[in-house]
This record gives sequence, C-alpha cells and structure tokens, in this order.
Amino acid sequence: MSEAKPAPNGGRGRRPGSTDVARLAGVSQKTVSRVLNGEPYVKEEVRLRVQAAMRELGYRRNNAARALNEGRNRRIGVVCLGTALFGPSTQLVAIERTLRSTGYSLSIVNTLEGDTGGVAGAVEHLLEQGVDGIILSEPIDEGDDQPIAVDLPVLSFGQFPGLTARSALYTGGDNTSAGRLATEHLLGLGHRTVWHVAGPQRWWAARERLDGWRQALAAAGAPEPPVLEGDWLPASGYEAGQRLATDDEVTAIFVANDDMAIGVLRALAEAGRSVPGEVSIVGFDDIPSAAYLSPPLTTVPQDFDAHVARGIANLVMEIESPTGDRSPAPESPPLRLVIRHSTAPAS
Amino acid sequence: MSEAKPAPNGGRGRRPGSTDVARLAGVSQKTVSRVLNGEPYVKEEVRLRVQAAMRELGYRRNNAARALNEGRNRRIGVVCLGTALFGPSTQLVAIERTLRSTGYSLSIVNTLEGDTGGVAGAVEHLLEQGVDGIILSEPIDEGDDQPIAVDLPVLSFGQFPGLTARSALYTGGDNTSAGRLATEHLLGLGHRTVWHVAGPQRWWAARERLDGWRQALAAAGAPEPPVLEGDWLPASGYEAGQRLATDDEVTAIFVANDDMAIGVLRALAEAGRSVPGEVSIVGFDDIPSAAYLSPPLTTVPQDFDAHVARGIANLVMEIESPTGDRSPAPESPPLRLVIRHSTAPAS
DNA sequence: GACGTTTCTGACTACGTAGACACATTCTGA
DNA sequence: TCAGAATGTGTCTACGTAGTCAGAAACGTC
Repeated sequence: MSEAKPAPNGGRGRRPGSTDVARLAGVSQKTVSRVLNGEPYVKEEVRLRVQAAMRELGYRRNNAARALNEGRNRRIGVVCLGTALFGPSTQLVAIERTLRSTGYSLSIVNTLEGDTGGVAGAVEHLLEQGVDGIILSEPIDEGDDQPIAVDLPVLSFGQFPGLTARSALYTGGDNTSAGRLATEHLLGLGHRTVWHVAGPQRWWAARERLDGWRQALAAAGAPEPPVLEGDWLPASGYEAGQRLATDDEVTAIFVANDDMAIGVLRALAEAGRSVPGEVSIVGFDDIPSAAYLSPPLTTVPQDFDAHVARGIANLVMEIESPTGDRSPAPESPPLRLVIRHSTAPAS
Repeated sequence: MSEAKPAPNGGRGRRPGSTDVARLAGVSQKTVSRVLNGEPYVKEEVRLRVQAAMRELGYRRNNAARALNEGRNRRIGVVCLGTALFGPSTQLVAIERTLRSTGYSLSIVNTLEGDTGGVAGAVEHLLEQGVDGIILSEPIDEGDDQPIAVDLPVLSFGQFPGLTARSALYTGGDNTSAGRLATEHLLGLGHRTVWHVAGPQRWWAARERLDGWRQALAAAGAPEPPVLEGDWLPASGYEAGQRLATDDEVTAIFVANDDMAIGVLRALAEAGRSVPGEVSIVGFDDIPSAAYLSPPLTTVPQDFDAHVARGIANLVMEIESPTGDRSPAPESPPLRLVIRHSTAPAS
C-alpha cells in the first residue's frame, strides 16, 4: 500500500491540539493551557503570540480530553417524554436557555413508550454519556417502574417516586394551587359545582391539578362529580366533552390543559350547548392559540422560566459544591388566571 | 487539615475504571476492554468473570476517555430555534428517536434572538462540545448572518445560504409541492383565486410554501393577491385575518400553518364572515387540535418521521465513511391533504 | 513429536488537557 | 546588596480507553 497509515480520526490530518499551538508560538503546551484558561502569570506578549497561533491553526479545545482530565463533563442530561406537547416543549426551551448561561451543555433523551425500562433506560443512557447531573422533565409514575438509583444530583419537575439520587432536588410550578385557583374562579361565578377533565394520572402535574380542584370543591362544600381522565390531547377532551354535554347538570368544567379544552369546546358546540352561556370552561397552560378560540379561553398560564431557573440554579450549585441538601421549599411565583370569554356567571 | 486530599472528581472515591475491574477479575485492563467491546478471542470463563466484576463494581465505561482515544464523540448536535412551535418540536422528537437507534447521543443548542452570532454562535458552541455532525433543524436566513464554515458533515432541513461544510446534506419535506397542493385544492373548489398568509420569510419552509402557492396560481392563471406575512403564531394570523375579512373578494385563504389559521378563523368569525360558507381556509401541519376547531380545519399534514429518518441516515453514513457526496435528491414521501370542514365550493 | 495454526492474554502506548511541582527571572524593601 | 516575595515558564504526570504487537497456550496434522 502506498497510502499513509490512516489517522485515528476521520482521515483529515489530525485536528490541532494545544501542543501544535505551543510549537507554533514557541512556548510549552502548559503555557497554551494557561492562556486558554485565562490564568494569571502569563506575559502579555506571550499571551498575544499564543492567541495568534490559536487563530492561525483554528485551534479548538478538545473537550473529551478536558473531561477526562477533570473527571467531569460539564454536561447535564434531560429526560423528556418524547412528545411535542406545549408544556414539555416550552419547558425544554427554558431549560436550554438557562443551562447555556451556566456553561453546561445539554443532552436530551426521550423515554419512548415501549422503550425498555422507560425512565430507567433513559437515565442509564445519560449516565453512559457521563453527564454531571440529570433533569427529569416530566416525571411520570408508570406504576411498574423499577426504582432508579443514581449517584448524581437529580432535578425533578415534580416528585418522582422510586428515585434515589446523590441529592434529589425538586422544583415545579404549584399545580395544586393553580388547580384550586381555576376551580375557585368557576365556583365564584356561582356554579353549584365544577366538573374536571383531568390529565393522565401517571403525570405528577395532572395529579396535582386534580388535587387542587378537589381541595377547592371541598372548601366550598361543593359536591365532587366523577373525574374524566384524558391524555392531554384534544381528541380525549372531545370524548370527555361528549359525555359531559349530555348532562344538563354540567355548567362548569375545569380542563387540565388547553388542548383538551379545545376538544371539550368542540364537543359542546356540536351538542348545541353554548359556552359560556350554558357551560363555563377554564383551561390550563395558556397556549398561544387560547386567546383565538371560539370563545377565547379562560386559562391558567404557567411560568416555566421562573421555576426552571430556580431548579437549575440549585442543580448546578449541587453539582459544583455538593451539600446533599434538599432544595429549599420552592417559593412559588405568583399565580395568575387569564380571564377571557369561556367563563360566565351561572344563570 | 485532617481530611484526605480531595479527589479530582466530586469527592466520592473515584468511579471504577476498567483497571479496577481488571484487578478484581484477575486479568489485564486490555482484556476488560475486549469483553466490553465484545471482541472475539476471550475465553468464555474469563468473559463471565470480567462481567461479574463489572457488575460488582457498578462499572460504566468512561466516554470521555473513549472519545479522546478514538478521536470522535459519537455525538450529534442540533441547532434549534428556541421555540415551542409544533413543527420544530415534533421534528426534534423525531430526531431524538431516530438518532438513538444509531448509537449517537444528542446535544441541543438554541439560537435565541439577541444571541451573539445566532446560528454561527450555536454552531460554535456545538463544535466546542466536539460533536461529529450537526443538524440545522429550522434553517433561517437572517440576511445579516455571517457565513458559516464547518469541517463536519451538516444536515440541514432546508437550504441554508452561507453554509460551507465538509459535506452539506439536505433533506426536508417538500414544502413547495405541499403549498401547491393546498392552493390547488382551493382553486379546484371554484375559487377565483387564493389569498396567502405566509410564515416569516426568513424561514426556508415559509418561502417554499409561498412558492408552491405562487406556482399553483400561475398554473391556473389566477391573479396573485398581495401576501400577508405572519410569524407562525395565532396573533399574527388574527391580524392578517382582520385585514382579509374586510375584503369581500376574499373567498379562499391558504395559511402557512395551523396556528395562524386559528387566528384567521377567529378574525373572520368576529367579522361575521362564515367559514366555509363565505370563506374557505386551508392550514398547514395538522396539529392535534386542527380536527376540533370551529370549523374543523382542512390542512396539510407533515411527515416528519420520514424525512428525519432519511436525513439522519445520510448524516450518519457521511460521518462514518465520508464521501463528500451530496445526498441524493430526496424522494418526497407522498403528500396528503386532510379535508375537513373549513373548505367548501365557491358560491 | 515437531511444526504450523488458531486461540487467548498481557505489556506498552497514544490520545489532549491541566494539576503539581521545580525553577528562573524580576521586583520590593531594609 | 541581599533576602524574600511576586511573577513567569517549563517538565512531568494522570486521567481511562483501545490499538499494536509480542508472545503464550491449545489445537490439529503428518
């Protein structure tokens, strides 16, 4: 063979390392490292020479080597659920934005249905990548989950049963209070009671919203109608709406997210029951289209940025100086209700 | 100080490495490596002993070391736009699913508005992480972008001007044909012409859909009304709808995504113009709630899985055996139109 | 039983970075 | 002028994995 022995990398002559920069600048590799990390005790003239050499070679620090040397990757893994739902998607964007400002990189893994091990499998995948911390984006409780033990800080947006971690942090919007708020709004309009189209009860957020609804009813002494459970999607809201539409007793419904509320609205419209004339509806999330539905939807907006920022701040702190402390009780951001035209006083 | 010198890692006595496994199993580190990689020429009995030792120590391969040794990270970076829009979110989920089956890990970076350098900055961030390939999820053309040069394979879902890469791959749904399809449907119903509420023209997908609309009009000899440009969100659709509602000539509208179509529907409803009685509307995306709007929306669904799968297959192939070839002309998956109740024959 | 395979195992090494430490040079103050 | 600090630079090394190569052990064949 006349060809040179193949380089271990792609084939293009090896990417330059700090050694190459050092040679070009006429200094030692260690000095290059110093310049790279902005350490003191480098003569200004040398610093400039090294920086010029870096630019000339198109040098870029090798993160694998750095990670190996330091024993950490500056990387955080997020376990998502593999859906394009508004809440999870918005939260992921917030996570990325927040994380980037901390200097950590972001790996994501989805737990797909039918996936071996579900969350456990996803976590394992992240551990193999060598992440320094893990975020459980939408903790769900399948019931058949095997317990998960991780020797890393874990941030969970909702409580996750069966999780043992080096330190388990918890943050999240206060779904319970939000559910209570939505229900109280409807009760305050004079409705005898409020029906509830819940999210899938495997989801922590769905359970909390239901709890809030239940609390509000109990506090008002209102009877608690049977719960209808959907899957967050409009189709399931539509089905629930069809059933509720047949019952004249139903005058107020709290739907656990806006997408399902769209389905409920449609079912009521088809059944000829006017909103808010005969039935009042409150949604949850305040998706961008909520204001443009027929009628515009009264709903509870979520402040993802706030609780994501708090959670990640805690997580990063825990990674960099492990205390093993639980995160402080999350002070919830102020709750709001956006009142539009899908709710009206009981007739 | 009486405490032991701090270990370079978090503090817990160092994570076990292949050397520790080797010691426990009474073999050399290299043999552990062989077992780990399923290489032949390891006596069955030894293999079992090593595997037992791995389990006992909770051994997990150190990926940083592996990456350093191999000169590649088995990692692909995705540049997203930092929105929770349906299309991008759905596509990201599809990317994760597909990528995982190839053995690559996924890093994501958003290009936030106001971010230094936009796409260029995001790409730089990924390069620093040492990714082996890059995906531009929603290529947009800001006009003021500095050109981007990368010595890596890059997969772009839409053409990205100013990109120079080791090999630039391109895949994407055929937005042009889809736009034509939507427009032809409306023309076929007897409408004299079709108005268009376009997406932001910085987006490749938005430009393509507009092109398709234009082509269909031209082919039918229909006059081309002025284009209204939105930002994908319902609010912008609402504004466009308000303007269109005042013009009795408007009997058919192709809206570049379903979210904006929701806004258009709302504006028409408020103006007392019935859909589809007076005005027909076609959306794009087929979001889950499209079937539950009032009226249920006729729309063009996108097949993300198909083009993501094709694109990533090409990208991975290009990473593992670089040919520098352009990807073959993408054979588009069959286009569909979901006809619901927002379109009707012209009166 | 001598030879050649095939199977199996280990020693040594590179990968790129940054920490520990040694040493040289310059500066400061008495 | 000299001790001692402050400043600047280089050498050596560890980090954990897997490639290269050397060689040992087991097997078959005439």
